Amino acid sequence: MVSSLIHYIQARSSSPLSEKDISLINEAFIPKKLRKRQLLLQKGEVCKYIAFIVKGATRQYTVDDEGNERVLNLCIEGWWTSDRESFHKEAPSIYNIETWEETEFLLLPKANGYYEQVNSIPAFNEMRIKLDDNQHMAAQKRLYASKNHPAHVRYDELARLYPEFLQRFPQHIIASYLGITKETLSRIRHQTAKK
Amino acid sequence: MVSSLIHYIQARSSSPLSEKDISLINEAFIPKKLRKRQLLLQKGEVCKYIAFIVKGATRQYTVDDEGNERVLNLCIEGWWTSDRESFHKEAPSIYNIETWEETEFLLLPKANGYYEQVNSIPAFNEMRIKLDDNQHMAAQKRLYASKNHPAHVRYDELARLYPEFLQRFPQHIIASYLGITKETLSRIRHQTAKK
DNA sequence: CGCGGGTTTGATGATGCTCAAGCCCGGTGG
DNA sequence: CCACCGGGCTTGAGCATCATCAAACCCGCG
Repeated sequence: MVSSLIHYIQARSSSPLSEKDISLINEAFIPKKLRKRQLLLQKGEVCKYIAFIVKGATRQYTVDDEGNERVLNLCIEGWWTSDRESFHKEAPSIYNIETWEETEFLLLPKANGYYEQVNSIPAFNEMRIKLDDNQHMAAQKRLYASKNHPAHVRYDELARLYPEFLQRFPQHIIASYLGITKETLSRIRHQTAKK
Repeated sequence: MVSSLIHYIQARSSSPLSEKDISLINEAFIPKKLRKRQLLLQKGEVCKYIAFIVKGATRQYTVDDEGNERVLNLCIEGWWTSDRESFHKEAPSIYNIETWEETEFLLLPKANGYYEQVNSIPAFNEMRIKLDDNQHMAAQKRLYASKNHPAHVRYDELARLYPEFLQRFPQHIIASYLGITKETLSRIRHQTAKK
C-alpha cells in the first residue's frame, strides 16, 4: 500500500526520496481499511490524522441545526482528506468523514513523533506545498463559481473535471456538494439531457 | 520593515530563528512600496512573488466578460497576498492585485534562488504550514457560508471578524467580496441599522 | 456651481428553495 | 412468485432571496 504513496510523492517533487526517507514513511504511516459507510472521523472527535486515500471514496460533511447534511468535500483514491482545522488546533471537529465505498487509507498521525520528521523530508515538503497550492486554487475557483456561475454551469464543470464522481456518488450527495438541492439537480439533468 | 516579518514568523512557530536565518530573510525579501490604487500584479502577468503586507491594504479581483469586477480577497497588514496559481504554474494570472491604500510589501521572489532556502528554514516552514491551514479553514468556511447563510448573516460575520474592513474599504468593494451587489448590501445595512 | 463617485431607493424578474406528491426499482418476506 | 416497503429520483406549485435596471440622492472637490 505504501508504494502507492511513494509513487505519489515522487511524481510531485523534484527532490528524490532516499532509502531512509522511504523507511521513515513506512514507519510513520498507518494503514487502515474501512468498509462502506464507516466513519474515519466523527463529529466531536479530534482529527488525529492526515489521511492519504489509496483506494476508495469518501465524503466530508456536517449536519446543520435542522438535521440536514451538507457535503463539503468528496475524495477518491490519490487524494488527501482530514479536518485541517481540528487537526491543527486539536479541537473537536464539526465534520464527519465517511467512506462511501470500501476504502484503504494511509494515516499520518500527529502524535507519534513522526509527523515533524516526515514534514522535514524535502520531497514530502515540496509535495505538500504543491498540494496546498492546488487545494487553495480549487477552493478559490469553487468559491468564485458558487457565486458567479448558475447551478447548471457548476454541474457541467464538475462533470467535465471529475466525471467519475457522477458514477461513484448518488445524486443527492452530488447536489449537496454543488450547494443545491436534489430537486434542482434533477431538473438540471433533465434539461441538459434533452439537448 | 523586515523586523515586522521576523516578529510575525516567530509568533507563529515553535522553532527559533537563528542569526543566519534572519540574515537570509533580509537578503531574500525585497521591500516595495506602492501608492494608492497601484497594481502589485496585473492580469496577464506571471505572479513572481509571495507578498507579505507590512502596512496598508489590498484587494484581489478579476474582471469578467461583461467588465464587472469580482473581488476575491481583501488583505491588510500582517497578511500574505499573491496569486498562488500563477506563482506555482508560472502562468499568466487572471487576477489583479491592487493597493487600496498606500502599502508596504516584502516580496519573496521565486526566481532569485532564495525561495527554496527560505522555505527550508524550519521556523518559516512551520509558519507556512500554519498559514496554509488557516487559509484552508477560512476558505472552507467562506464556501460553506456562501451557500448556506443568507447575505445579511455573511455581512454580520464579516463585521464581527474583520470590523476594520468596513472602515477601510468602500461598500461596493465589500459587497463584491461578500458575493452580493452594492444595492443588496445597502438594503442589508439599512435593515440592521433599524434594530 | 456643477461634476462624479459612492450610496440609496424602487420596480421587476430570475434562480433556486420548500413542501408535497408520485414514480421507479431493487430487496425482503409471506 | 408476488406484494410490499423504502430509498432515491422526478415533477409541480408557490415562494424567498437576491440580481438587474433605472433614477435619485449625497457630498467632497475643482
